[in-house]
Amino acid sequence: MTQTTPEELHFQPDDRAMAIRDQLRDAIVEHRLVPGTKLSEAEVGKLFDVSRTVVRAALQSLSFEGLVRAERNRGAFVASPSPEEASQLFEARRQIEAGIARIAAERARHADFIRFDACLEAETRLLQERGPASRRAAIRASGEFHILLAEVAGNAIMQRFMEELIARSSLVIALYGRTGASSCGHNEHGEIVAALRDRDPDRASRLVLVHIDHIEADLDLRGTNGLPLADALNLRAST
Amino acid sequence: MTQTTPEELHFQPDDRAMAIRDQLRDAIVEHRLVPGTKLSEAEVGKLFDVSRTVVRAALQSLSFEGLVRAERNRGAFVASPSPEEASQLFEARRQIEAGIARIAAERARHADFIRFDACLEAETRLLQERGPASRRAAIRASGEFHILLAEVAGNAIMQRFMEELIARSSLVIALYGRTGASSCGHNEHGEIVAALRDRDPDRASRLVLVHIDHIEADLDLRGTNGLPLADALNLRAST
DNA sequence: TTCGATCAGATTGTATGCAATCAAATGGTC
DNA sequence: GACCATTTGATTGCATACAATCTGATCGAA
Repeated sequence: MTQTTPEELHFQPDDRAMAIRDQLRDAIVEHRLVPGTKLSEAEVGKLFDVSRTVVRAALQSLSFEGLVRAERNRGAFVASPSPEEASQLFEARRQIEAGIARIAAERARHADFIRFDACLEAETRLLQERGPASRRAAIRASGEFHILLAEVAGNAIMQRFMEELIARSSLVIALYGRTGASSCGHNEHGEIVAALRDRDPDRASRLVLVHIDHIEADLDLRGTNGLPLADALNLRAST
Repeated sequence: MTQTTPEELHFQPDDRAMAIRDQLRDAIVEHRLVPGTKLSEAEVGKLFDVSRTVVRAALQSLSFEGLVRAERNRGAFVASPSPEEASQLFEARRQIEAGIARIAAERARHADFIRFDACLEAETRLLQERGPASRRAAIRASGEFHILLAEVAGNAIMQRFMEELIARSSLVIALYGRTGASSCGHNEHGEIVAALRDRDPDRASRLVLVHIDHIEADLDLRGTNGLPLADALNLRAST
C-alpha cells in the first residue's frame, strides 16, 4: 500500500533531496550556516552520503526559495540579501501578513488557539533560557509563530509564501540583526493572538504591521548603503 | 567576456534547463498544454534534444511554481488545480494584488505609463482579432498586465509571487473558464491605469479587487463541489 | 467467469564519468 | 616591481548506465 509520508503532504518525489533540503534550510534559518557559506555539491553529498545529483536537487529547491544563491560554474552559496532586498522583503511581509492576520482572525477555531498558546509558551520559555542552542531555538520558534498564523488562515498558497518570507527574514536578521534575536522584547505575539480571540481582524492586522515594523527597526541596514566595498571587506560574498 | 544574458537577471545557472522551463511554462499558460498532460522526461528530452538531467531541472522548477505536479515514480503532469485550490489562489491574488496596486499607484512614473498604454493597446488589438492564435496571445497579454503592475510596484519578491499566481490562474481558467478568455468584457485594466495616473492608491486597489472578483465570477467552480468522483470521470488527473 | 498472483514493460531515482568553465597561481615581459 | 598571458586545479554542467518502483498484462485457480 502506498502510504504517503505523514510529515509533508505536497512533495512525494525526491524524498531524499527534500530531506537534505529541509536539513540545510533548518541550518540556515537557525544561523548555523551563515550567509556567504559555500555549499559545494561534493562536500554536501559526502556529508549526507548521497551523490551530487540528489544534492543538486536540494540546492535548486533552496535557490528557488531565495535561501541559496547559485552562480553558474561557481557553485551555491548561502544567500546574503542586500539591504534593498531586505527592505522589499519586509514590505512584502507587511502586505501579505496583514491580510493573513485578517483572515486568521475570522477563521481561527478553538484548536488553533491551543496551538497558539503552545507556541507562545515555547517562545517565552526559550527566551528565558541562555546559551546558543536556546538562542537558535528561539529564532526558530519566533518564526514558527508567523507560520502558524498563516496556517490558521487556511490558505496553502499564502502559507507557502509566508514560509519563504520567514526563512529569508531569518537570513536578513543574521546579516543585519542588532540584538541577535530580534523583536522579542515585548509580548507582541501574545497581543496578536488576543486580537484573534476577540475576532477583531482590523486590530489583528494593525498589530501585525506594528510588529513587523519593530522587527525591521531592530535591523541596521545602513551598513552597505553607498559603501558596497565595506561589505566586501566583511564578507567576500556576492552583493 | 562573460556577457550575462539580458533577458532575465536572476538565474544564470542551468541556462538550458531554464530555457526549457520557460517554453513549457509558455505552453501551459497559453493553454496549449492542457491540465493533466503527462510530461515524460524522456519525451521532453527528445523534443528539446537534451538529456533527462536537464529536463528534470526544468520540471522541478515548474513543480515549485505549482504549474506541474510531480508524483514519485510516476512522472510529471501539468497541474490541474482543484476548485479549492482555485479559490485559495484568487484569495491570495486579492490580498497581494491589492497591495501591489497601492504601491504601484505611489511609484508609477512616466515611463511606466508608456508601458501600460502599450500593454492595453496590445490587449484590445488581440481581443478584436479572431482565431486560436490570437486567443492564446490575448490570454498571455491579459496576464502580462498584472505582471506589469507588479513590476511597476518595484518589489522583486512580490513580483515573483504575482508571476506565479498569474500563471496558475491561467491553469484555473483553462479548467473552469466559462467564456474562454475571461475578464475581457469591460475595460477594467484601463480603469486601473487611470487610477494609477490619478495617484489614487485606494481607488486602484479597489478596482483591482473588483477586477479579480469578475475574473473569478466568470469561472464555474461548482463542478466538483462535493463530487470528487465526477472530476475523476472528466479527467483522470489526480485531485 | 472472476479473482488473484506473477511477470513484463516502461518510467523514474540515483550514481558516476567526462567535458566545459571558472578562479587562482605561475611565469614571462616591459 | 608591476602588469598581462598562460597554465593548473577544482568545481559545476551534462549525459549516460544501472537500480528501484510502478502500471498493466498474462496466466492460473477457484
